[in-house]
This record gives sequence, structure tokens and C-alpha cells, in this order.
Amino acid sequence: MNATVAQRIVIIDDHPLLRKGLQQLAELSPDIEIIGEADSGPEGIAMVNELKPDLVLLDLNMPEMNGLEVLTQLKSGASTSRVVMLTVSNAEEDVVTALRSGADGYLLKDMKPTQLMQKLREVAEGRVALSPNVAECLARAMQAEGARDTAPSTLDLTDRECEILIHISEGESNKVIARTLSIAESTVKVHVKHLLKKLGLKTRVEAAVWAVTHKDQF
Amino acid sequence: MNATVAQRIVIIDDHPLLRKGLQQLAELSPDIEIIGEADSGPEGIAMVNELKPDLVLLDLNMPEMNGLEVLTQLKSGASTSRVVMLTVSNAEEDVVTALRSGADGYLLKDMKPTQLMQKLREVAEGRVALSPNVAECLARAMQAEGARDTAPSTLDLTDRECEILIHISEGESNKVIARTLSIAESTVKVHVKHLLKKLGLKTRVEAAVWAVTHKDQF
DNA sequence: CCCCAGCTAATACTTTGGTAGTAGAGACCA
DNA sequence: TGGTCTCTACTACCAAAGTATTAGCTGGGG
Repeated sequence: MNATVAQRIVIIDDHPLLRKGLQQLAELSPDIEIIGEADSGPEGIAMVNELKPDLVLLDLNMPEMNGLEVLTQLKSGASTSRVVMLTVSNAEEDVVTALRSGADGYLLKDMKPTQLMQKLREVAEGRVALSPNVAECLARAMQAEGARDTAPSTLDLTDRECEILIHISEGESNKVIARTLSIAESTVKVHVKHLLKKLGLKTRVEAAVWAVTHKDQF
Repeated sequence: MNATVAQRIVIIDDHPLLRKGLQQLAELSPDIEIIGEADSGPEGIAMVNELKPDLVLLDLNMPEMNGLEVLTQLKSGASTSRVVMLTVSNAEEDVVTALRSGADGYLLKDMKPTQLMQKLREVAEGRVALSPNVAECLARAMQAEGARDTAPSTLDLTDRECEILIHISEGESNKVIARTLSIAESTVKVHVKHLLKKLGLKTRVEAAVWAVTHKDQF
């Protein structure tokens, strides 16, 4: 593959020092460009939705909003960015949950810089990047559970929120939705706000697009 | 994209001569491989179900079983093969019926061989292949019935309007669109107003939904 | 019993979206 | 040359969307 265009990356991590390190590392790699940094989940989600990076490096352990929550919101949202977890924890549960939730990679912060860059390139090519220990960990998890159900992806929109999402995707205004459901417009606004938050989106337009591309999935 | 693997094709046509011609043509194209030939509908259906080709070339006018019947059976069955009609008839009715029945292309036998191969590659990439005359024919059919569809879809959209429509469908605000296109927000508003008028819609939400459901069509 | 989640509703405020009218610059065509 | 089209840009105004906060009501579970 010819990497003519640099990978555009957003980092979501609450450690400034680590972000600095990644910055420096990226400057040595012409095929990797860090276009944004966020030190919290919500901020990161907003940034991803705005910048639409090729890749998101996401820390697992953050105050305020857990990295896994951020991951699910990113993956359920309009974003098509690939997401790689970058963390110190190789707890089996976290690894499994992250991958189930759609993570495109799971790397540990103790990796050598050159290895890390190599892994990021692999992700850019569509592969799943795992630290060696993580791979082992994953194998064990697989053995442990054999064959069981797949696809949790609960996506906890309430009935009412789903209903309103459908109306949004049909181009209806809050006022019209309110009238057809016989509730107040202010109530519709509340539901809209909640479903936007849950989907990790910012406007009803994104919600409408999400709804038509993921219909049947909510 | 990645043409590493050749397209596996089955031909269903009752003219041995034409089949021979396609064979020779395929031998000159390393990315296209004919893995089976059938000279009747029932035989073709059986063959498709067994070989599961990437692509089926299907004649419309065959004795015993009409090509459209074969098409509907293939599309209603377990097969995931793409089906391209290859025929001498460009009767409007046939074209419309075939496409409505799920055909992935409609080509005429008088095409130049190189053109034909090109169209088949387009189908492999997920596009719909039409002979030029067929496209015209289809356009006429649309005009004829366009009254009730709420979709004027004359597609008068200018380049700029198309561009902005795409940004809308990605959930971007007028302000963001203005910034990325390096024009004023007021100008974006003008374009939005025009494209809404042309599409017969009232809000950008409807436009976004229209765009994602009719992508490639504008 | 209380607590919690979901639905309802309101107020007040800021931002964004959409309409209307005007107008200049550049391209193209007759 | 004049006419038309596209893109650009502005002003002004009103409608719609979204945020923030508070709060009453309900049903189910610990």
C-alpha cells in the first residue's frame, strides 16, 4: 500500500505528558499527523465528530467518562474513524469489552515507540492491532467462553427516544413531532437532547443520517 | 480498489456464439474469469446456486424461461451474486422492470467489447452499469411517471450545491461548511436555500436524509 | 417505604437555520 | 453588446433548534 496521505489522528487521554510524547513521536513519522488532543471523553467525542480523523487513540482510564463509554458513543455515532485503545490495563475484561464494542485495536502504553507506530500503520491498513500480551489475554478469554451469543450493543435508547428519532429522520420539526405525539414541544426537545447525548451526536441532522443508515438497529 | 481476485462469472444465454465471444474476451482480461455457462434459465439458476459466482450475465430473451423470471428467482433466492442483464432489447418496459427486480446492470449486446469489460468492472465495484442508450431510456421512463413521486429529481443541482449537500448530509453546520469551503456563511445559506428549493424540501434534515438515500444519484 | 428511571413540562437564553431582497464579478453564448 | 447562469456576499428578520435548570408524576424494585 502506498501511504500517500498521512493518517489524521486524534488523541483522547487525560495525561498531558503522554500526549506530548505521542506528538514528538508523530513528528518523526511523516505518515502520521496528530490533528487534535482532548483530555476528557466528552471533549474527545466532540472533537472526533468535528475533525473526523482517520484514527482515534483512546485512553481507557479517564475520570468523568470511562474510555469504554467514549468508545461505544464513537462507534454508535456518525463517525467512521477507527478507534484504538491505548492504556496501561490489560485486564481481560477490558480487552474483551473494548473489542466487542468495536475497538480496532488495543495497545499497551509500555510498548516501544517504534512498535507503537508500526501498529498504528497496521490499523491504517485495516488490520486490528494488539499488543502481544493482549493477544494472549484475548486467546484465553476465547477459550474460556467457547461459543456464546454475540452482539450486545445495547444502545439504550428508550422507546420514546426511538420514536422521536424516527420522526426526526423523516424530517419533522420538534413542533410537528409534538403535535403528532400529543406532547409539548419542550418535551420533545428534552427527548432530542437525551438521544443526541446517548448517540454521541450534536445535531438532529446527524441523528437523522444515523437513523437512516442504522435503521433496524435501534 | 483491490483487484487482487478475478471476478467469477456465470453466463446464462441461449446463444452459443455469444458465449464463445465472451469467453475469448475474458481470456484477455486477467481480472475476469468465466466459471460456468448455461443455455437456459433453469439450468442457469442451478448453476448459480452451486457455483455462487460474483456476477451473473443474464440474457433477457430466452425460450422456455424468460430472463426476468430468472432474475427474480435469483434475487429472491439465497444467491448474493450480482446480476447484469445482457440483451439486445432496450424496450423501456424491460429496462424498468429489470432494475425494479433488482438487476445490478443492464447492458446491450451491441456494446464494444472494451466498453463491456469496463462496465463489468464497474459492477464489481458495486456500481450499477447501464449502456448509454439504456440510461436515456430510463430517464424518459422516470419523466413519464415522475408526477406522483414527490421527487422532482431533475437534478439541476450545480456543482457547488452538490458539494454543500454532501456536507449537510455529514451533519455539518452552515458555519463549518463555510469554513471548510473558505466562503462566507451567508453564501452557504444561499446555496442551501437553492438546493432545498430544487429538491422540493423544507429543511436540511430532509436534505440530509435524501442525500444518504440517493447518494450516487446527484 | 423510598429510590430510580422514564415521561412529562416549563422558563429563559444562545445559536443555528431559513427567507427575502439586493448586488457585484466572471463565464458563456447569441 | 446584452442576457443568463453561477458563485459570491451582505443585511435584516423570524423560526427552529439546542442548552440549562428545575420539577411534578408515574410504576417497579429493593
